[in-house]
Amino acid sequence: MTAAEKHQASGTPAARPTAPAGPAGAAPGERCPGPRGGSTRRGRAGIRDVAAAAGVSITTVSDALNGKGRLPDATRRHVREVAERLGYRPSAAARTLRTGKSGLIGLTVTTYGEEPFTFTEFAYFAEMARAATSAALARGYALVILPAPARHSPFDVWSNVALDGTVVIDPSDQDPVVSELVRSGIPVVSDGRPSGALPVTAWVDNDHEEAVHALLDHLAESGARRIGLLTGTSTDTYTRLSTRAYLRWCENAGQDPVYEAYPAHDPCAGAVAADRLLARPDRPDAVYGLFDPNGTDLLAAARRYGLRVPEDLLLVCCSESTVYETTEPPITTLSLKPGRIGNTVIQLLIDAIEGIGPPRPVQQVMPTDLLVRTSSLRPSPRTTVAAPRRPGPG
Amino acid sequence: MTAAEKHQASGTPAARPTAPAGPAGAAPGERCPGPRGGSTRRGRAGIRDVAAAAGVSITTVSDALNGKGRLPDATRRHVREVAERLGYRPSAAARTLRTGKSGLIGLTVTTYGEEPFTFTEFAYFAEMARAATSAALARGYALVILPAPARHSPFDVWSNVALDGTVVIDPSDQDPVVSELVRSGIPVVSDGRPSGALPVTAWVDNDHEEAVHALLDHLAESGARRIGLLTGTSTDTYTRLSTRAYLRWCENAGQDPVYEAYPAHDPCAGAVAADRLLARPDRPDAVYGLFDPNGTDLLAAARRYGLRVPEDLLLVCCSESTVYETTEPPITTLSLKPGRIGNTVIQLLIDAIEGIGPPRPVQQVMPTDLLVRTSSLRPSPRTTVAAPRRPGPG
DNA sequence: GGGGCGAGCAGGCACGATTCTGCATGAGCG
DNA sequence: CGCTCATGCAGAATCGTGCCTGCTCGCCCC
Repeated sequence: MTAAEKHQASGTPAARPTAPAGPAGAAPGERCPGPRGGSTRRGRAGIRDVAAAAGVSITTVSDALNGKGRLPDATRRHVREVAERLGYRPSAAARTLRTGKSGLIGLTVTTYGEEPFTFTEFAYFAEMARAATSAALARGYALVILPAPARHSPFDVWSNVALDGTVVIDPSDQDPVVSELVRSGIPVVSDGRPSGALPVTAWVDNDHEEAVHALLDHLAESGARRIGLLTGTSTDTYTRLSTRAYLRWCENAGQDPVYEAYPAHDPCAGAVAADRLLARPDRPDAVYGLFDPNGTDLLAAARRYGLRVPEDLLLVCCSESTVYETTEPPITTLSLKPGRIGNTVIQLLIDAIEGIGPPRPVQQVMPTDLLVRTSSLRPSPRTTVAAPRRPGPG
Repeated sequence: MTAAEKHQASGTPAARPTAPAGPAGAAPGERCPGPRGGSTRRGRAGIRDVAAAAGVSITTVSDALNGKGRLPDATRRHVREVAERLGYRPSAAARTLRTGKSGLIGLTVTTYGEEPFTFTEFAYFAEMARAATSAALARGYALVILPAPARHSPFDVWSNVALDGTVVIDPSDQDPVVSELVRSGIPVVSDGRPSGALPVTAWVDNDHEEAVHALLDHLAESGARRIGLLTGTSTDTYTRLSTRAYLRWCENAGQDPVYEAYPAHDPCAGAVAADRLLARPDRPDAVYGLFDPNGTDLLAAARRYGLRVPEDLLLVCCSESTVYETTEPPITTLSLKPGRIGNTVIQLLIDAIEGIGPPRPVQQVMPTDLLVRTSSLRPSPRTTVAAPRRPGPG
């Protein structure tokens, strides 16, 4: 079917002859059946079909649908109506190619294994991703989940996606993809301070020092004399900052530090480290575990040593898991509020993409939330009143 | 011409003048600065720059990088080297426009509120999405998280993304986006049987009848005489199939059905329904809850009525949450194995996209997994042996 | 020695939309 | 009455890549 036949079928007479001459270098011989061939070869209606059916030019259709030009309302309505009738959907690929904006935001998290997400931070990641997705969708963007770019995948997915920006959770020291993206002019916002001189556009992180100090103060107020720490051997900023804050607090409080470090991505090592910590001659009477599974592991270790929680041992760990609401006893957790982080990261990133807001780089520090439960409240010996439970705000 | 000569030719700057004039309409007088203007306007190197630097044509560059044409290895290597040196990254948008394949797969879940995910199925969704992401990345695709298309978003994100296919979790009866996608020739695979005559390309679902029958058999073997059901008022296939299987099992077993239905997306109504079920005059001695929070709610209701679990009441619920490993007592759960579902859905979808595998439509039924814990094992009065725990295979 | 042949590679159209430029027309004003 | 300006819209360049077409050699064989 030729364009002329389509035009005939559209109902409008020969008012618009849709120039039979091709664009620039038309047919040298006669080998081209038509300048534009069958317009809707794969079944989808294109902008040309809408223009032909509405009896206007392509420009008018584009302007009418995007609200761009200066058109009378009658034309605008007419074009929209015809487009609707034909079921016209603009090609996202063509729009992206022309405008340079895809409406897509990459989301990636640095991993240690082969899975795309780390399991230890799973609850954190899930909530952060949920909030980020919501925030992005509310501003017209969609999130693309991408693998950590350590060893490039069989088909490098990264270069096959047109991204307007990227969110990196827990960026590693010398992430090659991040530096290349930034060099390409694509904004990158990280959740967590970038380790080295990684040139991110902005970053968001919790106030880890403040969180640890407040947490240790809380334990001390509950009667702790010697507070231990379960920390990691890796050099990421979360571990480093938290450990440093602990050491500084100990120095201020005049307490000798009591801590055990283990490779945080090894789920088995955590249980061993928890056991070691409680087996020490200078056994602490309160413990803070930096990682999600520490609460369960410490609770099990305490049972093995016959320690009651919270009577003999106060317990706090950093986790987003709801498991600690129902353990026996419920365990106090430090929540990093991943939802707020995810939302903030997306707002900063889209601001950078659209060139609004303060000049970059921006670094934003977010507060944490201590969810106090039974495990960190030493019951007063005289009262049998149930321990107060602070309801979470969210 | 040898590769060395080509390399020589690459040094001659006169080959490509790279017009110093601005892009299109810089000067009104001499309005045509050159046929292609400045080659790399935004800083990125294009395929033309690689061709010029390597002293070959664009076709040769494209063929060399994609392994398509018939080129000697020397040329191929030379082009790759030049491309690497210039930091050339092919434009994903242009490739998508030209080839019609974006390498992107949409992922959406039908929701009831404003959030992009339902919270009641949160653990299910998280695990399913994780597995789907892994599977897609392994085959060179990336996942895009998209909102449920009930009321179209402010800027309809769906039409702004070029998708090769879509995964729909829990499709609703007359999902308009699904039918439009299928009409456009884009494959759609659903997790969960499509409700009405929704024309999905394929679907994957659990064998809900078999799961419910096995689960009720297990409860009966543990000594249950009257098994109750906590079900939903909504008409989705999961609820419908599970309830029907329950009724059929009761008929076969000669037991009167005892069930309460409530709106499953209302978290408060679940607790009320659990309470109602245990307050009935024909109170069941075992309960199966179809939804994730039912276990916690039933446990709380049982405590209120002074019922011990499992001595007075056997409990099972369908959930992926790890919370039920640590409740007091641990609660037996029916796992739908969302990881396996997510992987299968992606395999079917990519097979459909790439046109391999059996002819569509395909429907695949997957087994479930009953994780037996203390709550469904009535301890034998003579023995004090600890209840056996069946380790999960994954 | 010339014609067929096949390897190697250049030219150029096409994908489908955005948008810049410019023409035609009617209204306003000196 | 003529000039200017605002308005409404058509034409065409362009985004960057893939691939189809065809040209040019060098080689082999009759």
